[in-house]
Amino acid sequence: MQLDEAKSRFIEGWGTLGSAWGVSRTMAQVHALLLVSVGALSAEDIMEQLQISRGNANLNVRALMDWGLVRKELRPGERREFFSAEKDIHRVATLILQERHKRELAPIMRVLGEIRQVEPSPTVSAEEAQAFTQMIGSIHNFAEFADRAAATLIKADENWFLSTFMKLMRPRS
Amino acid sequence: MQLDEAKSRFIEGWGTLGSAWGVSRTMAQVHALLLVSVGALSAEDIMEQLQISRGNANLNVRALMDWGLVRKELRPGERREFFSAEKDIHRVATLILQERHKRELAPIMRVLGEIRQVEPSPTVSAEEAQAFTQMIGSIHNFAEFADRAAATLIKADENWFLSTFMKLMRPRS
DNA sequence: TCAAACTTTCAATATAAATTGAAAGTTTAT
DNA sequence: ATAAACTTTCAATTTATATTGAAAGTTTGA
Repeated sequence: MQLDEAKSRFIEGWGTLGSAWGVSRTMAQVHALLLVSVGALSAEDIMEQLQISRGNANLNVRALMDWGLVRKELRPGERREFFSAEKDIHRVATLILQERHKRELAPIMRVLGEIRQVEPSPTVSAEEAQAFTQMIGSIHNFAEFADRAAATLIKADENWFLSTFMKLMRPRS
Repeated sequence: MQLDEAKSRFIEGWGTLGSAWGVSRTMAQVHALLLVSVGALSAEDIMEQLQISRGNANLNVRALMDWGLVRKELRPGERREFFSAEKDIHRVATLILQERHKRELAPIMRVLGEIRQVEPSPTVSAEEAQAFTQMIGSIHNFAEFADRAAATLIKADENWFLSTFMKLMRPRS
């Protein structure tokens, strides 16, 4: 396969994946494009390669900067801005995790915390109230566990990757 | 807080969370409703409690059955069908993981595998081709790691939960 | 076999989300 | 101060997704 075709396929696949997980397809595609581009790209480049409008390109590039996944790069003597993606995949994973934690996990955790105790009431049996409390409690616990585990595991994979790399570099140490 | 209000808040929150992660809001709400309902509910019950149409209720209940998150329950002497949700939260997590693996992870992994080697070409420098290959490789590795880790961790939490529960049951063992 | 009680389907409709493009805003060099 | 080279904004539009509801289909009991 040619590099160009491979890149297109990656951009398409990453876009599809993104939209299945609640990230706009175009944002994921801009991210993918920058991930597989060697240097930094201008707004113009992005518009052309993904066939999107200027406004759309600008919007998505800014969203990616909000996530910390993309950086502006300024070149001396050039007026326009260039954009490049964070290439360290563990960093990428961490940033995505952080952002989703903040936007989606934190709000539901707050709700779970608030509804955890229900008042006794004459119209509701104790069993019913308790069944509810237990369900909410176990979701709360599980979410907390999963949230911590995710961050821990990215670190674990990072270390494993690093140590593997070190061994490759100094095979006789 | 009253039980009814707590339930509504959970349904709303779960729906919002779902839609942020690419699951239709209504499907998540039906799931939430069944999670916090003690017995099984009929289509009629679901329509009424969530204020949705018959067709919509039917569609989402069937989707949830496809995911394995909801079961049909038949009562002797009753013609209509009742629905109840899987209540074990680790089972729920496993089922969701399996389904998303199948629908979204598997396809992107296939793409990553296919584009992993690019042909040499006169128009592309060796460095450029290698940068691409490395990026795809590290995404592939990370995804594989994360996928395995997730399944392992659910089991780990399940065991931890179980052993804690056992200790509570037999505190002197 | 019929009719009542239900479930499923699907074309039409409504809702929500993404996209455009042109105008307004900003920065920089002269 | 002006104009050129950009970036940003946002109302209008398009596209994608979800929802409705009535009709068709199915099952069950008499």
